[in-house]
Amino acid sequence: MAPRQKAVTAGDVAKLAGVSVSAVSRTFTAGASVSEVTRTKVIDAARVLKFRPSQTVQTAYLRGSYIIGFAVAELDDIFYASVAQMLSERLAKTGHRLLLFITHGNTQLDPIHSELLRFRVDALILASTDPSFPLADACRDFRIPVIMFNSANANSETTSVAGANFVGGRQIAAFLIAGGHRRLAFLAGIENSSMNIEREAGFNSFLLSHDLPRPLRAQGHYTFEGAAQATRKLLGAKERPDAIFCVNDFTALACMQVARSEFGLEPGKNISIVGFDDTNISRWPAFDLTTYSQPLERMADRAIEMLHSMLKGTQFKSVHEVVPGELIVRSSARAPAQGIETRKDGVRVWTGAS
Amino acid sequence: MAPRQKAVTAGDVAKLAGVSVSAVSRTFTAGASVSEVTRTKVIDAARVLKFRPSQTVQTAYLRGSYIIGFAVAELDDIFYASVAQMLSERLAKTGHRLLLFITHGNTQLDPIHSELLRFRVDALILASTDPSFPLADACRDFRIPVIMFNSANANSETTSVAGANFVGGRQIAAFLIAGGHRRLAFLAGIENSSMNIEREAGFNSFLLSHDLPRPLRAQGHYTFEGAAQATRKLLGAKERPDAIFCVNDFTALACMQVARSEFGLEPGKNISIVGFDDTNISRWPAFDLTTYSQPLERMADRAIEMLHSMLKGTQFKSVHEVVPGELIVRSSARAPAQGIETRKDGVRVWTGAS
DNA sequence: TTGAAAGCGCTAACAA
DNA sequence: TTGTTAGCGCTTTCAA
Repeated sequence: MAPRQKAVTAGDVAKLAGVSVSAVSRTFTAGASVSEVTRTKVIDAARVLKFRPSQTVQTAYLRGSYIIGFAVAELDDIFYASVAQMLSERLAKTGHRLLLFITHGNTQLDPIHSELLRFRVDALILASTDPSFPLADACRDFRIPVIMFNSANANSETTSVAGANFVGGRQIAAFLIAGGHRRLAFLAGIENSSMNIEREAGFNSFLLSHDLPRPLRAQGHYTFEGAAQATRKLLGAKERPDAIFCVNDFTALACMQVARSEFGLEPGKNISIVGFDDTNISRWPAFDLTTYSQPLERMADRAIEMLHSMLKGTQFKSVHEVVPGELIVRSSARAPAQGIETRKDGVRVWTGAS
Repeated sequence: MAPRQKAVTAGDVAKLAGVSVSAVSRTFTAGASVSEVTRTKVIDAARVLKFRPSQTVQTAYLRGSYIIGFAVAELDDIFYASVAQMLSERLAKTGHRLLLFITHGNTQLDPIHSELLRFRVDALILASTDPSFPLADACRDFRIPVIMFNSANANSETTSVAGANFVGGRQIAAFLIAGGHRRLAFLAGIENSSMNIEREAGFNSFLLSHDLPRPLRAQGHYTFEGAAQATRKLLGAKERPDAIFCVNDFTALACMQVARSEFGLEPGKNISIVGFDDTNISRWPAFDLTTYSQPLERMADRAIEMLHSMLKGTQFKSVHEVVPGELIVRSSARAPAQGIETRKDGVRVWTGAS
């Protein structure tokens, strides 16, 4: 398509430096043997011509493309935007770059999948709210390393890094019960997303094991309007719940606002709302959301470590890594009298039961 | 580095299909002459082996890498996350993909620049709050098409697409004055970012041309804490301003919250706060921010069109395109009695003066 | 329409 | 340490 401009080649540099192409190649290859004299000549010539060996051509030589596919449903979601940013920064240190694939909920693997092949990505990081297992499996068939970020399938062979969804859900239930709430509700995201499944399962499991009734329930699809509708349904019920656990922070923020503006409720006073993620916005004074944290930094670090060992071929067994979080106590939910610790940076954490 | 898995090659497919490698290549080349019989054989074999020609190798054949560099300071910023998402979706239609570069304010061109060369990006989209002209210029030296998104330098040869920063700033001043405000303030971002410069210039130009005094001023650096500090400075001044124009929505949201939680002010009642961008969050009930819109969709469309014509080599002259927005009236600022139109989707727009 | 052969920009194995 | 040579996976002449 594009009548590409003639790029500067190693040959051009070699000519200018008065050496062979191999000499140029070696200069740009770490640990290759070149004399200082040659190296300097090459570097100088390269500087003049502004030459840099082409990664894309190098790819043909089985050294990897240094391109990591990053698939997300929506980047609009601040949580995933942060994930992209963190992963990108960390990967940059080893010369890897993220190639963006917005799946937009379309988990039809084929188009994206063939793109991944076309670009010869070294690996794929799947950070999607929806259960995109087909894509993950297809990639594994191709021996393209895959890491699922923030979603997992325990039955799958695909390696994953996720927050403590089940444990967090349990902890939130314990927190609300300890806070004296009895009419609980769960505001769901997408039913079959692993995130939703695990968090809800944890929440319900606590209630079940304490002989408490199942919570009320409504579904919000991870969108603002969806969450708002679900909130109306919950708060409009005959038996209005006195505490709502929202599947994630974004959902919780929508929930809080509807509770305030349409039901005249004040979170933390006459209704308790708890989220999951601890995104930046949750800390804003307007919300001050009580939430279970997902330690993004640590999750990103672990994902990168695993990625590298997969790229090196060191690691083959699939791992399902769970990075623990904490219940961050703020003002959007009535807090139990006991079990709150204050950390150095002023963060309050509830370590009551589990 | 990575002991890459043996990828399926055109040769493998050729063997299985019982044809030559050329036949395989032609099958995957649009407009090449292949018989239906051959084509079917190849397609079938390719399907079995799940083959897709390598984009990276094709790059060596001067057809473009189909990789577009996308450089942002922070993806954490919801505005830029949306930009990334829109551009990515639109570019996907022509088989292009975004390769992510987080500059993090580091506008040291060198490392990023050599990466752009290394990956042989077909073009670069620079969507940075800071003035990263050196990078843009360096790319142009290399004949890598560059588009600056949401920042521009009128003196530069680099093509840009931006919102109506100057006009918007003027319009906001007019709006506040028409609303009866007299003690205006401007909450700045980063001084030398083109966004800040133009919006502030527009704002001041209206005041100047109407013989009104210069506004109070504080600087917030585009961060929440920075904006919060600046707000404290403004609202703590002896002559407290009765209206604040914030350089962008993010800054305005921080400003609103500090005004409420620390000064007991209610935006729209005893203080007026106006932003710029019309991001999703600004529409949230908790904020309902009056703001000048940046029509992201149209900006993205224009950027893509320009990109394609640059890629085709059709367009060489640099263009500085300004996509007009509108003053969206919500409740965070006292509105003038006149000049408000209501659009079909319930959006209120002020079309008073300009 | 087809396959053989040359070549894209680069790296790696080989002698020198 | 060097240049020569072969070859990576693919596209594109060029004859047939």
